Amino acid sequence: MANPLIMKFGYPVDLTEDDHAELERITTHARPVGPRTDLAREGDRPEVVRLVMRGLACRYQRLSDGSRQIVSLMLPGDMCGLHIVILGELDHSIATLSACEIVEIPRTTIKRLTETNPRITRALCWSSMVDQGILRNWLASKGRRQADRQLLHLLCELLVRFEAVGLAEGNSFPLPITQEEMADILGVSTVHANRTLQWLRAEGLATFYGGRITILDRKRAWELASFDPNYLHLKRRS
Amino acid sequence: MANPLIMKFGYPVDLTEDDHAELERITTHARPVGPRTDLAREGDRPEVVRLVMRGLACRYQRLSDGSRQIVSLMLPGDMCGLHIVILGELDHSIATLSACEIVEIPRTTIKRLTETNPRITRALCWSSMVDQGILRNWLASKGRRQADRQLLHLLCELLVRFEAVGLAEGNSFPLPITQEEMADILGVSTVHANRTLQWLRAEGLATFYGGRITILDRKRAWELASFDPNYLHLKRRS
DNA sequence: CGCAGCGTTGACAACCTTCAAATTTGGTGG
DNA sequence: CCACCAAATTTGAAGGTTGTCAACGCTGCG
Repeated sequence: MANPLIMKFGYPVDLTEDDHAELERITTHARPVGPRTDLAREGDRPEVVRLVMRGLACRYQRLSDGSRQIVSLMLPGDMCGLHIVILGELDHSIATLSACEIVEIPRTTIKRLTETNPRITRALCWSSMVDQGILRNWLASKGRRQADRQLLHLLCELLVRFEAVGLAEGNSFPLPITQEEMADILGVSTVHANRTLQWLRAEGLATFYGGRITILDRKRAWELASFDPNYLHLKRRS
Repeated sequence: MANPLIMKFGYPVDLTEDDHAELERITTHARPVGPRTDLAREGDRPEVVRLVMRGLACRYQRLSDGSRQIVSLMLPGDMCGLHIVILGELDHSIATLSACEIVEIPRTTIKRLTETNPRITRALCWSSMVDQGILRNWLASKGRRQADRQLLHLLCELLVRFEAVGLAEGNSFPLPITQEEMADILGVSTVHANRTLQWLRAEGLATFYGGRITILDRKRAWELASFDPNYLHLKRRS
């Protein structure tokens, strides 16, 4: 089975055989974690970087009124918390959505890598910058699109990101979440998330069934969402 | 006059005298740039990191319908584009809002710093992570707060950030932007931005006059906005 | 069977946008 | 100093989008 981290890091850098071996070694001891389980909470001072190898996880913030906003989705190959190396308290929480397999990388390992392996260091940096780009894009989407286009844009993004780690099948990818969680991603109410999903179906753009998204009309979806994958920076270096 | 970059980098690390001299040297040749001027556009492949020494700048994204979302504000001491070192094309634009003084740091300088000075490297990394935290916070704010609380939260954040670089005066700080630009930050219409600002005034929370924000009732503002400055990571290391 | 979680629906209210127009502000030239 | 103009702010009214509340149905599971 392909290693999502190695696939992902192949985009920004040309990994050597040794790099492959190194990354393979780091990712061997994945720990299973049940669905909807907090991996770290706001205020924690975690000592490890967490890497998703299987399943879907997220970062979220809870506001004082109890509402929740999911601020990023972590697919296989995504990691959270390079910032753990730098900062003190976590300013958001991290949780699984589906059942996951998680690797916990001690900060010492990260330290060693950054001191000895420039290619992997570069990939780590790249990954953090891509996360930042996604965040900017979500913010712009939330700020300037209505919920239906925002949802469509999100699905376009996820299809591309799943493809990048070899986990898309045709125009479909796994998204084992409830509509309530979808609402927390979009920053809308559960009721409105439901109606927005119905619009997707009615328009024949995509379906959400059995924890899977299938994009039915990719071309029209891209157009309607004015989706431009540039911000994912997945072009291999020429 | 205090150097905002040195003030800012003093938070995450204990800079040595040599570090001060190094940063001072880097920031001497600031270039004046007029207000509302693009420094870089989406799709560019910039070769420099830009640092704001005076004035206010921003990053923004323009959507296909022409609407604009400002996705971050750059105060003195803030820089844009560490990701320039890593990635190819810029996925957003960068522009001044007010008249600014900008330092352009060649990538070779950044490269040298990261290879030779671990404290400054750490500060650069920290700065990037804080930016990411702010982005997450803006997203959560946009997703889960109504416009009035979102505005209030933004002003609380800016007051703290201006204080951190020694540019706040009491409970006020410069914000030389139009209401249209404010609307692009909040992701609302100009009309609604105006009405939201009026609410601020009517509630006696803050004023926006002559390009300056004054927070009149800081305690109540923090409470109403449920503001927690933790995500700015400005606590000095103990 | 009964329960709990999830998805769906309708009605209504709140929030926000749009459009158009009026008013104020700030800068420029006479 | 004043007239003038452009830009920015403010206002009202109408309509679209989204939230809230409450109810109902479906599904899977003990």
